[in-house]
Amino acid sequence: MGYWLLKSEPDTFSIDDLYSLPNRTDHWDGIRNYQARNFMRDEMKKGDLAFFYHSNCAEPAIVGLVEVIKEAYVDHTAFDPDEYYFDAKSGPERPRWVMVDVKFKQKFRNVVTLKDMKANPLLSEMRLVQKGNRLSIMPISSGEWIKILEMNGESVS
DNA sequence: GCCAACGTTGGC
DNA sequence: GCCAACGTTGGC
Repeated sequence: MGYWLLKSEPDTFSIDDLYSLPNRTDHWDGIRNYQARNFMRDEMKKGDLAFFYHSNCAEPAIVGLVEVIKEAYVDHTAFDPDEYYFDAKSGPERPRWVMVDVKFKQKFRNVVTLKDMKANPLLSEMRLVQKGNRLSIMPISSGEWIKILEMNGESVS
């Protein structure tokens, strides 16, 4: 099983927004970066778990868990000129972008902040804590996954 | 195919 | 809001 980290700006789409949706499920749409897309398209599998990370906010942090419940399929929001993430180069005949479906699993009572992760030498290999990191979807090793859950101090069902 | 210009990300 | 880092674009 794979482990991932998904970034979202809470002003745009927070973990509470996901929780409030029907079935607590949403499309992870709007990814317009090739590396992030390739992770989704080629490696993300149904049943994989992902950290939900709040970026570009007062306290950047991992705030909860989600599960991948549908593997990559065409991101149709790229086709619609009215959509914020419209991409004129991605038409239905040549789709360029994909999305997956994720379902809310858990919201942490104690978030794991970027600051805490940066301070932990065991997480120094994580791309998230490295300078200039802009990747919005990244794989997490099983060791890092466990370590972060330990930092959070909650048992995970 | 190089690389300067530009736009975006995201921590602070 | 600032700005460094990075990815993408497009002229040549």
